Amino acid sequence: MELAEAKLKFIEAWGKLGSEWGINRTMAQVHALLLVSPEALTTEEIMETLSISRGNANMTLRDLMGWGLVEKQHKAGERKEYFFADKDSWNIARQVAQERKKRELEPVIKILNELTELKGDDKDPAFKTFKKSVTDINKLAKNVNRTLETMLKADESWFFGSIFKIFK
Amino acid sequence: MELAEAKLKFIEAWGKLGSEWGINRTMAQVHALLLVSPEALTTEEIMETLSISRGNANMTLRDLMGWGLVEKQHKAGERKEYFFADKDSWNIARQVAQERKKRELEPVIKILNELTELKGDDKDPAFKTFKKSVTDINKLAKNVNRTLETMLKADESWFFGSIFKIFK
DNA sequence: ATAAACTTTCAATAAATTTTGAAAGTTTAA
DNA sequence: TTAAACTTTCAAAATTTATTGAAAGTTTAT
Repeated sequence: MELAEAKLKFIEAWGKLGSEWGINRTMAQVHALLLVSPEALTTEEIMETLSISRGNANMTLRDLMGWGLVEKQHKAGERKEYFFADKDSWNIARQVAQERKKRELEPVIKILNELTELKGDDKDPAFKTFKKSVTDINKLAKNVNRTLETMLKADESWFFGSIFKIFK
Repeated sequence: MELAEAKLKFIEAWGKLGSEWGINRTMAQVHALLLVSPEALTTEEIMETLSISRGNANMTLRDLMGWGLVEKQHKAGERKEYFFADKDSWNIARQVAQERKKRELEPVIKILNELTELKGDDKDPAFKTFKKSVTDINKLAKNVNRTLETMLKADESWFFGSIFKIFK
């Protein structure tokens, strides 16, 4: 296999994984492209490599910056903006976990907290079932939230090292 | 707030969370409905409550059974099929983790393994960057995989208990 | 001030995904 | 058998989401 072919496979695989997990395919592909690029790339280069429009490239890059996965770079004497991705996969994981926790998990926990407080007749099976499901899922969601919070603070070796110590 | 209203909120929140994580909204909603129902429900009841078509209800229920989240129940003397959801949220989380690991994570790990083996010129920055990103992400993916595997075997109290011991 | 170089916006369009519903299929009872 | 009760299928339609590209906006150099 050639490097060029391997890069394409990587971009494709990353794009697919992204779309399966609710991250837009193009966004994951642009990220993958920047991950395997030693140099920062211009919007132009990204557009051409992935055959996407200027508008799409621009918006996707802004999103990626919003997720903290990609940064702008300015080269001295040039007007063009260059983009590069953090290559440390542990940082990537933390960044993604942090954003999704904030954007998706926390709003749900807020609703679950409200729903947990609903008062009703404990003899009513409908109420009891509702209460149990909501309370249980709320607990689970909070545990997940705590785990993510810890992950955000931890560094990789400590995190995985510690986890696997208890599983040895 | 009324129980009925609370149920709707729960179904809505669960549906939104699902769609943000690549699980079809209707599937998450049907699951939510079954979670808060003390009795098993018929396709008919699900269709009416969520205002979805027969075909959609049928396919969604099959999917949910495929994920191991919902089961059929037959009532003596009745032709109709009833459906109910496992109410134990830890089981739900394990089930979902197991399926997504198998369906989405494992195929990517397979590709990453292949790409890791690519030989090339270590002096070529393009090759070096590719190698580093792919190898690192591969390691991370494998760690995630191992963590999920452990989760699948563990029971809730042991899992979260152990995790938080090391974070105390 | 003007123009060139570059970036951003967003309405229109295209693509992907989800849903429908009627027809076909299956099972059970008589 | 036959028919009623129920489930499944899937092509077409609807909906949602992503993408385009040209126009508007911005910045820099002269």
